Amino acid sequence: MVRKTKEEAEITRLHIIDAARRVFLQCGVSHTSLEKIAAAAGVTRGAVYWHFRNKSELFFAMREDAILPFVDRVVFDADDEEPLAGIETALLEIFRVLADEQKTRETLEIVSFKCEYVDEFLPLMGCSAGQQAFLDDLTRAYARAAARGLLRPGPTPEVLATDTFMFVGGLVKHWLEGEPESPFRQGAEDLVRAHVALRRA
Amino acid sequence: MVRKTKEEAEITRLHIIDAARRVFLQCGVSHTSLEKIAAAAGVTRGAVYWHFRNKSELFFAMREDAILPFVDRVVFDADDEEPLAGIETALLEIFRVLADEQKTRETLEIVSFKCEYVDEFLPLMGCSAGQQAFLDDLTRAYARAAARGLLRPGPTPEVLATDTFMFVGGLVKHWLEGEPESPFRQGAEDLVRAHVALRRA
DNA sequence: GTTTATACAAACACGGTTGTATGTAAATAG
DNA sequence: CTATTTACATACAACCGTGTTTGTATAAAC
Repeated sequence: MVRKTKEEAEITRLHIIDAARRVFLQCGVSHTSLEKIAAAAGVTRGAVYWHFRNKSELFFAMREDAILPFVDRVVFDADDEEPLAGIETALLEIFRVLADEQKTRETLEIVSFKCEYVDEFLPLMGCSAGQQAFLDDLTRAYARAAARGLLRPGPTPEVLATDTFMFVGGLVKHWLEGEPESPFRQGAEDLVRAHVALRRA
Repeated sequence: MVRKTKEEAEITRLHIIDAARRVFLQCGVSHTSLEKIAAAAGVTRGAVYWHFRNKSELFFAMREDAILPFVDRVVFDADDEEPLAGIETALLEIFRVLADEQKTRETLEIVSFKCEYVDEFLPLMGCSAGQQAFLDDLTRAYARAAARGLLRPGPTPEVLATDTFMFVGGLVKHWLEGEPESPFRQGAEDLVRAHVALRRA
């Protein structure tokens, strides 16, 4: 076996992560053996165990590889003139990423439907950190809109943000579980716009 | 071993289903062996294999045991005077059942977070049948409300129903993944009421 | 009252998966 | 240029978990 340079080794590592994502998506995390992943990556289990301590560590690496860039994408610009437009843009961006970026979509599919949250996976159920930050951003954006008098009277910014948070959670879930031609995928943008419009004064 | 009467055998079957639910919830479906379930039920694998062909069949039995009664619970009464109140009642009923009925809650937790949708489990991802019926019921209820002029002008009943559908999907998910003292659990009823109120004319 | 089917327990055979240990050629350090 | 570490491949040992088979006491059928 030819010993690889550091750069080649890093490429091998990424190939293993890519292969893991493909096999996880098809077989589910639990029913995926490291042998399957190695074969899909064109290496042996030796390579996998060299780069990762076990399947869990590989799973976490795969997850961070796609999820971390994702949360950075969805930003709420603090445009005080049009906070509602900012919310709309942020939400639309979520579904644009889902539609355009295969890696992110597949990873979300895996963490949503192809893995079991027990033992070491339990703490990342609901991705506590990221989700809470998202909800907080939403709340602040609605508060800015309320301060500008752009909202319908009635619900507080907190309640509006939570309602939107649930809406997004449900839509992402149904978006992911649907086929590409699913109505929830086709109509996601319109739904987002209607959702935000319902809050306008 | 003493041969059991039919009634005793049926009790054994239910004990196995109960044990399966407990172990599935703790270990995840994939990491649950039939030996674990048998031990938790106080029997051997022989009894499990007598009542069920394999783990999949046991899983489906457990699921139907709790999910079927659940969907029957959430009904939209066709009260044409107050269709929005009917929607609100139906939604509140969902979270009442989640809070009050352990078996249903645990089963939903399992199908949401403790199982992987691959192979034979793939078709029941999203429970296509039940979900679509729920969405249809919602749409009809909003259509009745629209006919009575009870809705804010703007979105169609279809869009409103889909928005509510996503809201419920997200809230159920976050409700389940939260601790008992989670704000999403405590505030679920208020969120439902605020959600419906946002649609009132 | 026999016979038969039932409701399991116990034993068996088998493959799959894991982690580790060992081998090794080439890259890198000195 | 030599020594050492790297980046794997290969081989090994151990353990589950599964499905099936066999055994058996008893309930139910006739």
